[in-house]
Amino acid sequence: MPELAEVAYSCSLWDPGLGKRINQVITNPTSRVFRDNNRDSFEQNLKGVILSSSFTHGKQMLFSFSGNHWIGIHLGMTGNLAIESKEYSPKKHDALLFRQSSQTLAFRDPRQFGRLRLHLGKKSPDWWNDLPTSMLAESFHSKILTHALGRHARRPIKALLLDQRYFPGMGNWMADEVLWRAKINPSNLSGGIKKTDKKRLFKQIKFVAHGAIKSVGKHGGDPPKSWLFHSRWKDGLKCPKTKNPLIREQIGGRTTCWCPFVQK
DNA sequence: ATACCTGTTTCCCG
DNA sequence: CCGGGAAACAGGTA
Repeated sequence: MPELAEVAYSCSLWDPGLGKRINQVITNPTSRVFRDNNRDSFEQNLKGVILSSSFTHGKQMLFSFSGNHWIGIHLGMTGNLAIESKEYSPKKHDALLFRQSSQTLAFRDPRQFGRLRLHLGKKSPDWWNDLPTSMLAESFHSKILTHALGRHARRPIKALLLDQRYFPGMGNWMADEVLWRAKINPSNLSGGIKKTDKKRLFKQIKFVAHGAIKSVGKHGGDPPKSWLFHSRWKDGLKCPKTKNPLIREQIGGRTTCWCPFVQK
């Protein structure tokens, strides 16, 4: 589930917990999401603090707490956040629960590709401060795309779009949506993208990022009906523009859906 | 039973 | 040393 906009939506689900105290911290001893930190340190440091604010940047989430405490959450492939009742009892894939007086904040992740990080300090952690320019920022400039294309000239453009160092938050369905709109074959090598294609590509990166935030990010639903998004999940579906069958194949190590009549 | 999967890191190769 | 690609991580679902 979680790309740019789903991460923003998932993060907002904990909003009811903002400004409220964490009375108890429950961690799952078997969950791999704690691999970067001592699991006990979460319980020791966060018990009794107040959740003060939350942020997202690409696929990264950051939560700040009273007393200079911070946690980072990456949802991996199957992670999500939720609000449960105050009596909620932990289920198998619940990695982290925060008990508050009126509710329980939950982070679960069945496949455990997600990642939790604890940080202590006045300032937010370096890994957060050093994240690349957001695709939603005013300062997200076409130079970033130009630089990436030149530096990875032998990579299929589909694989390049998934590189979080340049396009933080871009995920598999967003990359397919961008390339379909920009009319570019996902297998084309990055170094061979011509000027006019590059212009369309940059425009559509911004369009899809902003469009996803406006629809999915706000309400947790789907993007607009006209998007490729609705036709890319299984074999046998048709291109929303040409009504021709779509191709689904592995490109850059990921399942890629594209229309040979639209994308050259 | 078998294949597949909205992500990232590590390892291996040229 | 670098870039690119495959494998590995793990469990639910079709």
